[in-house]
Amino acid sequence: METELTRGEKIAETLEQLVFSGDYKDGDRLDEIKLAESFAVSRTPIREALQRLVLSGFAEQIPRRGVFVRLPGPVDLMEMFETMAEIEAACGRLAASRISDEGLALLEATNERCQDAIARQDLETYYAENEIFHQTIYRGTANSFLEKEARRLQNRLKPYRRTQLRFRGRMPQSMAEHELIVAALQKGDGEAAARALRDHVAVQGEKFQQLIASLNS
Amino acid sequence: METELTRGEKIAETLEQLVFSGDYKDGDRLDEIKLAESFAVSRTPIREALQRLVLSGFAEQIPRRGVFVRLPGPVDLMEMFETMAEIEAACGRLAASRISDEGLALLEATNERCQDAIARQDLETYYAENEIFHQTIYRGTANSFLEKEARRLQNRLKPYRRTQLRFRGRMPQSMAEHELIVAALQKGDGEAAARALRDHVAVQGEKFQQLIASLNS
DNA sequence: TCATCAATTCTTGTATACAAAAATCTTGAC
DNA sequence: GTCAAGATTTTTGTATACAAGAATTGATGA
Repeated sequence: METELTRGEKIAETLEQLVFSGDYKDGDRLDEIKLAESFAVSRTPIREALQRLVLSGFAEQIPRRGVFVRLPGPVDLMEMFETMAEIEAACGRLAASRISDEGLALLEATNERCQDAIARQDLETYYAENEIFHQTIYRGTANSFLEKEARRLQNRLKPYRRTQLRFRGRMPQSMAEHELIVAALQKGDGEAAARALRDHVAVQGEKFQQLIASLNS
Repeated sequence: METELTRGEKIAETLEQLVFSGDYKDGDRLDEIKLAESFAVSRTPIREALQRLVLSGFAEQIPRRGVFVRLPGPVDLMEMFETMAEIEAACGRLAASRISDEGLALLEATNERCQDAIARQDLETYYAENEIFHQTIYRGTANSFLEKEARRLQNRLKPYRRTQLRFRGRMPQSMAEHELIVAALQKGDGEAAARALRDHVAVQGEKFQQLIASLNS
């Protein structure tokens, strides 16, 4: 575990947060000099951070012009959620035959904490436990590469998943789906787990309008 | 289509090639100064290129120590191929109901050129057409995000796929599998396409030993 | 002979300087 | 008043300079 972070990495993380949290609009240029001033560093670590943003897909670089924030539009989001759904399905398929008893136990425990959080209207805890639930399935694939890819996408979609789960009635339904997923994994039924996870993550029906609506806020 | 490449990007590509082609061993340190000399540039664009390598997973950076090439071992490769198999399966599932007639025609044409290449023992063409075959399926998903992710992984695995296809009897079998995939796509049978693609890409049975063997060369 | 620790050298990370391309402003013609 | 072309300013991309941490070397003592 290398907790050591070089300054450029720290700046990159902070910048990601800034882009996430809507401090920038789509198309905004990320001015190296202004950023350098506001972070009180030279342009060098700023440029390093900008490169990271570009390579993670949060921004776009146009040579000799600068880097511009690139927020996903409705179509991009649909595509990303669809991809996430397929990757989660794949994780479920593999995890069904590989997840450990400890993993299954953790899933159940996490689900209980999710339920409690719903009862208490504790959104933050709910989000956190929900994330753990899915990460436990990624881990269950016993494929660290796939696990890392899944976490990468999960992280990328995090801000949008939050807005989705806010909608009325979504959380109890989501919990019911979790139960279905766990049941499939317990039975070792890969196809069922894949289907349950795909449906759980997919943006379909009403969720679509809600997602679009949340973009205009 | 921005064909404009900044020098750092060009150097990054070249460096990837060098790491690919076995000019470096696992764990080798990528010396900024030596690289700068050999490319006849300053350390700045070299450092930019090294960052790209790190973020693409070809190298690992240890703060204040340098960046070291990180070649995947047998386990990493198995995990990456398994992930690729699942992603290709997902592409097949989606493409089955979305691929255009042009896409299907392109698949058949590409397969024919593949066959011809086998007959002529023209490995280079075979590899190239094989790549196009898969990319056509990615495109067929009508999901540009998934398409990009698939191409990224395909690119990452390219050097290892080549060594695999060299083995005796592999090319004709691979072609038969291509036919199966096209048939499923034509029927619009998503599940069949997914299964066919998963089996086609997966490293199983004999292929496993061959892959391991090719690593020690 | 081996281990340890200080001095030195090397390497990375950051700041600054400079060159070239892009953007902006100014001026002039119509 | 508008447009175009040249001059000026900005901004990016690259080179160089410098500071601090890591590696290495060598001297000293057991």
